Amino acid sequence: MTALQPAFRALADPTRRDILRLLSASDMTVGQVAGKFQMTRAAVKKHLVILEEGDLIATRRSGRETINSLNAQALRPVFDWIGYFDRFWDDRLSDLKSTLENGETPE
Amino acid sequence: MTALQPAFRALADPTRRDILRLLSASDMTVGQVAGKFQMTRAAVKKHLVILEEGDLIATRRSGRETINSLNAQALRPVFDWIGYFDRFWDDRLSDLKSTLENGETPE
DNA sequence: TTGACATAATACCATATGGTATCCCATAAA
DNA sequence: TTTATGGGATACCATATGGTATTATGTCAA
Repeated sequence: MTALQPAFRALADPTRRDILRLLSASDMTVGQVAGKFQMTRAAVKKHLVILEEGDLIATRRSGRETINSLNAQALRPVFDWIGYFDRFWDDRLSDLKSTLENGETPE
Repeated sequence: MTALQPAFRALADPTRRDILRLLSASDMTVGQVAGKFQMTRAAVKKHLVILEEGDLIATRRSGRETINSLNAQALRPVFDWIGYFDRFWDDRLSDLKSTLENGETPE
């Protein structure tokens, strides 16, 4: 069972979504991430913990630094959950997606 | 500017996500939705208000009933926001999506 | 070894959140 | 015209959330 809740929870805060965008460009230490925001490093750290709980980022220690990296894979279940509703906002991508999910071949 | 925040906020609660699923099957009155959960009608009503603030549902009055209906269109910006990261979890759908977004033709 | 520094951990605070209970209003039905 | 019923509004409560300040810890460098 993919635990959707921690991921959805993590995505609910705009600062955390911004952090994910940052990390999509490059891995960053806690200090580097904190440098991008006005709030204290402690506050940013809390956000990083919540992102980690949602499995949206991974951390590794390098000496006295902690490097945060994006784990985009964990966004997949969220993407799919929302994708369930794509049948209600029909467009070409949606049609293609359904086709692929049914194992059919696009014309 | 598409206000993502109210939608992301609305999606952060599991009860609200369940409500969206329910409404994807059929429109429902407040009482009908409340009948699907253990909590009080007032609690469900609060969730419906938050979903409305996220523009994820629409309501219309019919006599003394209020009918709630899904507005899946509002999920589109959320889907797209997450879709930005699809380049990091490569699979065939992802590749196709990129191709389409670039206006190219799938092979 | 000692000092500086990147983090982590903790305590604390104000506000948001998810829930209940209660009361009120409008409308359908007797 | 009552009465019951679907729904909205309000007050209240416990806990979660997003933030600060402060203290402690491990590691790099002089």
